[in-house]
Amino acid sequence: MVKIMDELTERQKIILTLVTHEHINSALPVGSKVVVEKFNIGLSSATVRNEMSTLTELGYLRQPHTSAGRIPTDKGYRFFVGRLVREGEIPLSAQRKISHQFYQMRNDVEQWARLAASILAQQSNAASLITAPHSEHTKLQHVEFISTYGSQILMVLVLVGGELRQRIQNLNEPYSQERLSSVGHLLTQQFKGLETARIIQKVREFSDLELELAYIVGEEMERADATVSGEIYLDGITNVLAEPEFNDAGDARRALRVLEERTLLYELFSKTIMNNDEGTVQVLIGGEGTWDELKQCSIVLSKYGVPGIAFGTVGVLGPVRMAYGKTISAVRFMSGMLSEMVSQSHFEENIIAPNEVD
Amino acid sequence: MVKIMDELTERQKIILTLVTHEHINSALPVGSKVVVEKFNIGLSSATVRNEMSTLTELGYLRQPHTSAGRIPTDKGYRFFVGRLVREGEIPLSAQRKISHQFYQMRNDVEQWARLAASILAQQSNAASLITAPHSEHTKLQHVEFISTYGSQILMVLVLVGGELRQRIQNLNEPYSQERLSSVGHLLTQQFKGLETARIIQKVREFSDLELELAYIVGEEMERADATVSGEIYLDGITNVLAEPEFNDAGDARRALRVLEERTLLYELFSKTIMNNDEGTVQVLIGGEGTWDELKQCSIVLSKYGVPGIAFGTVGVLGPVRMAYGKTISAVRFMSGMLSEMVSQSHFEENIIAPNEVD
DNA sequence: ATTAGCACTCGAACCTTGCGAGTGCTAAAA
DNA sequence: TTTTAGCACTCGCAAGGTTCGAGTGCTAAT
Repeated sequence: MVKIMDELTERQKIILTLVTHEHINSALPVGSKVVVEKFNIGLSSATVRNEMSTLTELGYLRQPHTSAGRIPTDKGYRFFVGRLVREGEIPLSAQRKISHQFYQMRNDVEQWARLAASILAQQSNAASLITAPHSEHTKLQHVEFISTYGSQILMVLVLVGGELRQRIQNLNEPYSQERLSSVGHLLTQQFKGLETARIIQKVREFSDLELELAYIVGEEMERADATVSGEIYLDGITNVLAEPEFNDAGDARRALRVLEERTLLYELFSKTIMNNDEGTVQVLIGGEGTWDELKQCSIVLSKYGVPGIAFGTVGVLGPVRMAYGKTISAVRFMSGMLSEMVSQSHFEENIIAPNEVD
Repeated sequence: MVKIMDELTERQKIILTLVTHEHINSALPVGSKVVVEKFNIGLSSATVRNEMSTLTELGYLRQPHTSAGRIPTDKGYRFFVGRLVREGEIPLSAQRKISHQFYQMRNDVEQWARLAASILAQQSNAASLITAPHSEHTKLQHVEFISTYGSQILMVLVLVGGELRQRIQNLNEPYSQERLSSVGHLLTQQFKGLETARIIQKVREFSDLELELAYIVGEEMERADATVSGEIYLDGITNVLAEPEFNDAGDARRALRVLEERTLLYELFSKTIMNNDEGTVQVLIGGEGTWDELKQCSIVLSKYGVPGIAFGTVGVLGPVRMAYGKTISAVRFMSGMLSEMVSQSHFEENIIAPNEVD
C-alpha cells in the first residue's frame, strides 16, 4: 500500500516533476541538459539522463524519437497532477472583482453561466464548459396556464430551485384565462412540493380540464427528470486552436467535436462527476483510456451546487499539456463561486453585496 | 445601367462560371486546360486562356502565383452567386421528413432551433447559426409572481409571441403567494397587450407592493426590448475545420472566433438582415470589405418569422469557396420552415401533422 | 554512486534539382 | 477579325541529399 508511493525515489519524483513542468511551459521535449541548467539541481546531466532513462522504463516518460528529449506520458501527467498541491491561485483582488461581477447579475442563471464560462476560459486559456444548475429530483413549485391564441395555451412550470419549463399545448376547445388560472391555482396547491412520481399518482383524482392539464404537468415533470443536466455553455473554443498540438486541422477537429457532441459531454458529466461531492476537482487525462475522442485532451471538472437544491458542472477542456495548477485552481474557485450563487439565490433574504458583509 | 451586365461577353460569363464551379469542387486553382477538357466547350485552351486573362484584368479572377491556374476573386464569386438561380434544392422527400421532425417538436422553440441548426449544418456541410425568434416591439401577455423563499420572489413574464423572461427579485418583506398572485392578476389585466412605453407610463398609477412589482415589470420589459435577438444556436463548427482553407490553425481560429464573438454576430444580423424581408436570402462574401474577421469566410443569411409576431435569423458560415447553390437552397428552406413553425405555434387551433393536410 | 567524455542516432532545416502545370506571346489559319 | 497551334518561360512543388545539433546511451575514470 504505502510502498506504491515509493516506486519512485524522491530524486526521480523531482526530476519527473521538473520535466513535466518544463514541457508544459515550452511545449517541447525536455532534455537532460535543460533540466540541469534551468533548475540548479546539484547533479550532472549524465545522472539526470540515467534517471530519465529509468522513468522512461517505468512508463512515466517517453521519447517522441531517439534523438529528442523526453515528454511525460499520461501516467507521468497523472503523477504530476497528483503531487500538485495548490498553485496558481487567482489573486484575491481578482477573486473579489469576479465575485462582484456575479453579484451584479444575481437574478439570472443564464448570465451566471455565461460569465463563469467566459472568466474560466480566460483564466485557463482553454475551452470552458458550464452546465446550468439542475435538480436531480425535481419538485414542483408552481404551475401556470396562459391562454395564447384560440384553444392554444402556454404552460409554465416553476420547479423548486427556480428552473423554468415551458410548453405550448393545444386543447380541444378554448377556455377563458380565468378558468385556466383557477386550474393553475388548484394544481399548484395540490402538487406543490411533490416529486414527479407523486404527481403522476394524483393525476387520476381529477377530471375534465383539470385532468387534461394535470396530465401534461405530469408529462412535463417526467421530461424534466429525464433531462440529465441544464443547458451547456461553452466559451474559449478558439483558445484550444491556439495550442501547438492542435496545429493539425484533423486533431483540432477531433478535439472540438467533443464539445459539439453533447451526448458525449453528458456521459462524461454523469460518469465522472455526478457521483462526487460538489467542490471536488477531477482531472481526466488523455481520455483515461475510456474516451478515444479525448486522447489528446485533458479535462478538469468539478460539480457545484447545493444538496437538495440543484447541481451543475463546471469544467475546462485543453490539451494534455495543460497548466494544471492554474486550471485546477480556477475550476475550484469557479465551482465555489457558482455554489455560492445557487445557495444565495435560494436562501438569502436580502440583497447584500459581498463587500458590504466583508 | 443595362450596360453593366455587358461588362462581360456571354462567353466570358460562361467561362467565369465554369472556373468558379470547378474551383468550388476541387479547391484548387483552375487552368485553361481543365476548363476545356472537363466541360466540352467548343474552344481551344488558348482562347480560354485569353478570356481568363481578360477576366483577371477585370478583377473577376486571380492567380495565386504565376504558374498556377486561376481562382475567383470575391467579385468573381459575387457574379457567380448572382447568376445562380435554383440549384441543389433539398429533395422533396427529405423536405417532408424534415418537416415532420419539426412538427413532432412543435411545442418547444429551443428544440426547433437546435434541430434547424443541426439539419442546416449537415446540409451545407458548414457551420450553421440560428437565432430563436424574438419580437421587436415587445408586448406583454401575462405576468406572474411566485414566492420562492422568504421575501424572495420569481417573476415570470410571458410576452406576446411566447417568449419567456424570468427574474429573481428580493422584496423588502415577505408576502403570501395569494397576495402575489392577485397582484399578478391585476397587472396582467392592466398591462396585457401593451408595449413597454405604455406600461412604464402606467406604473405610477399603483402604490405599495403593486407599485414595486409594476416597476420591475417595466424594467424587465425594457431589457426585453434592448435584447437584439434571441439565443444563438450553433452547430457544425467542426465542419469548417475540415475545409482545406482552414488547415492553418491561425486562419481556423480567426474564422471560429467570429462564432464565439456574439457581439459581431449581432452586428451582422442587425446590419444585413433585419432591414430585409423574411425569406430573402442574403449572401455576404469574404466579409464584403466591412468585416475583416470574415475575409476568408462567406455567410449565407436569411430572416424568418411572422410580421407582428417575432423574427429570427438563420444562417450558414463557411469558406468563401462554398457550395452556394446548395447552401442558399438549404437556408431558404430552413427559413421557410421556421417561419411556418412560428406561424403555426401562434395561430393554429389544432395539431395537424403536415402529411394529414397534404 | 556520480560524472566526464565520446560515439552514435535521427529529426529538422536547408539546398538543389527536375518536373510539369500553366501562362503569355506570336505567327499562322480560319 | 477571331481563333488556334506552337513554344519559350515562369515558378511552385516534391524528391533527394546534406548539414547541423540536440540528445542519448555507454564506458571508463573519479
